[in-house]
Amino acid sequence: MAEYKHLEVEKKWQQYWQENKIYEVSIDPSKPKYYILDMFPYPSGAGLHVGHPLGYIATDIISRFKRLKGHNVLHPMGFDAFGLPAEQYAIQTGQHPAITTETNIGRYKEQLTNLGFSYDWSREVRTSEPSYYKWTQWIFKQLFNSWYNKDSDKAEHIDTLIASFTKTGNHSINAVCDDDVPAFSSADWNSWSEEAQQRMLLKYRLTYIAETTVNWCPALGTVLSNDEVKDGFSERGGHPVVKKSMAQWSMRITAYADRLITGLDKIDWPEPIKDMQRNWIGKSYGAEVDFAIENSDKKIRVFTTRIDTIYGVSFMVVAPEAEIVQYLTTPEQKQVVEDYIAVAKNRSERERMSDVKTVSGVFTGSYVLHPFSGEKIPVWIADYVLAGYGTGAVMAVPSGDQRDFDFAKHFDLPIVQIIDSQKITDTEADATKEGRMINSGILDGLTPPEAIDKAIAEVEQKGIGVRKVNYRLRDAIFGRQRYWGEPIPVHFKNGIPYLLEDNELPLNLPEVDKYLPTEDGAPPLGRADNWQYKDGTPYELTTMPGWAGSSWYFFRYMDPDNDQEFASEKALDYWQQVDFYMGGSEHATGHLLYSRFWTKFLYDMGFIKVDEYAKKLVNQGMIQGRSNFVYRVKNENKYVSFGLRKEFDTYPVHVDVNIVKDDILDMEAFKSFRPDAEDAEFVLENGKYICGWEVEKMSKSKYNVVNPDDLVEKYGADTLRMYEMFLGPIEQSKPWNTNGIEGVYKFLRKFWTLFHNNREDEFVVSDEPASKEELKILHGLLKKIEDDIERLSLNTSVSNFMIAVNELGALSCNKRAILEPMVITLAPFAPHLSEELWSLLGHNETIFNASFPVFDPTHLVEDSFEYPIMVNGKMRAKIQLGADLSKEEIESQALAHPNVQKWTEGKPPKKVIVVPKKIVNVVV
RNA sequence: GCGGAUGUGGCGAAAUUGGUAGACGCACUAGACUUAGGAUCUAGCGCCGCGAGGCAUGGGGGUUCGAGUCCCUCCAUCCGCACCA
Repeated sequence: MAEYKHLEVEKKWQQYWQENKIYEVSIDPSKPKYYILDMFPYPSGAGLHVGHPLGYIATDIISRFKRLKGHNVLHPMGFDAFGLPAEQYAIQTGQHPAITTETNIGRYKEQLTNLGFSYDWSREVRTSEPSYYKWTQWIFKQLFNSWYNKDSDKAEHIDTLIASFTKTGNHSINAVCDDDVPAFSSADWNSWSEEAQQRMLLKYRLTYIAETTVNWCPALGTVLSNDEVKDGFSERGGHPVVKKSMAQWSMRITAYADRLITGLDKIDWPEPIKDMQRNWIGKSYGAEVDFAIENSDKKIRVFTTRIDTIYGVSFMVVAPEAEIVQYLTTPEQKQVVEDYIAVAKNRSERERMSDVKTVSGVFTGSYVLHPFSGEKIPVWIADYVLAGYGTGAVMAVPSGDQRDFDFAKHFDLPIVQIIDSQKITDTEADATKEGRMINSGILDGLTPPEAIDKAIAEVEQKGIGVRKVNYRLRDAIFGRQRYWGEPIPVHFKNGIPYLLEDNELPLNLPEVDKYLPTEDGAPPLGRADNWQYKDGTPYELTTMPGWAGSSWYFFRYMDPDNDQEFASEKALDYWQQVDFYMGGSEHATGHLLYSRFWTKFLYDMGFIKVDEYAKKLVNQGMIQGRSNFVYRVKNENKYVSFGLRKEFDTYPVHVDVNIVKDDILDMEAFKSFRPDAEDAEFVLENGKYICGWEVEKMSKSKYNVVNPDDLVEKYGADTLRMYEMFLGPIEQSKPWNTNGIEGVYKFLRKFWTLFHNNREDEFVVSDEPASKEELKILHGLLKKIEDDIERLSLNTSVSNFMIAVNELGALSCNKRAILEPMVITLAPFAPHLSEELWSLLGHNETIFNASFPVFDPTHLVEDSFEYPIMVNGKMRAKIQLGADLSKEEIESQALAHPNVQKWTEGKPPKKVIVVPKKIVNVVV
């Protein structure tokens, strides 16, 4: 009997696509463009598991659908090829990371090809290729050559800043820059040496070197950005991370903090992602106020969002790392303060965080004076105050802030109620904003919001404070003490960085003997011979972080081979921005934020015309592992089936999910999986060994990795693709479960047999016109499929296919009139299968560029409405109505229908919507 | 603690604007065909009940002729942020 040979068919068509460059696209102004993008993968050594392609399958379906709707679809793929695993493998084995990366990419491409994706591989990019990172370096140069002008609210070329300095100094400049910039005049500027001028400019550049507290990971020997640290451990590898002060390259992303928030309003991204970004940026409105230190000309500046509570301040707290500490500490307190700071320094970030509840701190011996009341207020040091946020000092209001409250209780400091409605208990402060101010001098009787305005006006008038917006977002650390990354295109003269010329790019990654730091602790690039500029000055030793290359790759796909520009104006104008971006939500505060930052920068500088790169973003859910277990009896070579395990003293043992089907263990395979089970005894239920299961992360050690290659081999790519869609909503996370894949496989065979002779492997199609019933099935399907795909309900569209094919199968329908639109409809799901059929029809030329109006079924009037009415005595019916009839006419037409009666029970429906042409359909 | 999401049969799940809850698939049951098979086909399949019928979308309450869907409240699970002043 003839059957569908998926392996032959798929291989044949993949070859055909490749040879005929079917999926290569070029600029075509006659068609609307559609740019649909997947997050490019890091090619790890483990290859793709069954979870990775989920998003790729969805975007491939939409790509094919859009092509059939007449769009010119850009659907590229590439590799985020710089990364830590290849470097660590290199450290262990000495193998150059480029070789490892090349091998892994080869494997990835093979797997992706087997899955039948319609990528334009001619546009592939790899971030580790010099022809690509040349342009990453070029963008770095642009950032270095720019400053952020708050007045125009955009980045500008550094020359405009130099021009101002030369003419008027920095008095009229309103820039985002380092905190320690002094005021200077044009005379000052012009008198400075070249070196001094460069040092000053560095404080303004959008990428700059500054002494900053960084996340240092000793195990990895490198710094990490905030988003690469999770709970005090490195995201990759899970090594402890400590704070350390170092001179570092940074990117002034904080300049864009506000625009990164407001920009979210105009893009169609999932609300959780937007919230995470807003949270991460952490904008808060408040004020900064100076508290003068008693018997000193110094002062402590604090940031507060609740300046209304200023009369409730009963002490001040300064972070242990704050510079001001040295001026505050009195001789008597010197020892305890130094001890406390030493302890705080040695505590890792992790310890500090896990120890949130312990209250600790020391008194400095100094007092400040309350700016309004002039009262003496003691100054303490405590590590609950973070050096990195605000000014590193807080005014403590124990009545309104829980942390201040706990501190006050612990050290027996006064707690003053300042709002009449405050309910302060023995253990809890009350942060209310309701009520009226009390015990608050000039603020008495005001509501807190009024008090905020009045207090700010007061401090501004006194010149001791200012209204201030604060952000949680920090500048992004840009240098990594690693080998496998983009070299930073600068060289140093007298410690000042100078850029390489454009024609000196790319600055290629040099060869090194080992991928480890040098003996004196310099990064691996310190091992390279002649790592210096042509004039003999040294190059930078750190490389760029992983997010550099991925922050602009979506533009490179538009014009990947261009060696004059990162992409031509023509390509950028045509493709504009990504219309549909699919990827994981784990990149919310990393890649997805950094690339918005770079996009806005490139926009400011006029290189691109969009300031958001992705119109719509969808997060595919994560596929988790579904581990299987067998239950071994303690101290015996005996395994008990799941249902009986409680009758014995057992413990669960992971078993390879690939030797378990429908939770039934293949006992023979198990014996070779665990050789020591060769002579094991199995306690069965109903003659079967049933395994238990649990949802865990997919990983080799849990034996729950399902390899897509095996499934493609067994069932074909089409089956796997459809099954992954069938699994559930695309956005939802779910455990992988191969149970049920047979159902999809059966469906595809059924479809194939509709048009193939049962006895011989022969394609048979009838030229008879389709019957009314057959057409109804077809058009119903077309309508549903279009709706399903457009609202991204790919799981139901698979179901709808199955239903239609089953119905047609029941009618033994093999008509050409059905087949052609079916094939187009089916194409997004079963590219190999359907295109095979299509070619047999002799249309293989057209399918790939076709624009058929098949998705416009005209038998239903658009904008139809429902009119609730009784049908068959039940209180429910939908009547779909056309336009231009009165309510009475509609009703009489409806009532003319044999099954429809007038509404009689209860109140009439509230919603009586009547309008359009005529009654087109009564749905019972 | 703050923010977000999810909760429907034995399982994955459908239900597009409030209108026959459980489509489709898996698993299961019975039957047919068969060289007895992990193939194919047919039928059944939420729960209780012989039945008529009753009860069912995490729990409780509300709006409505009508609620999985809208509102209030509680519970559970998952994710993100977390001493951010």
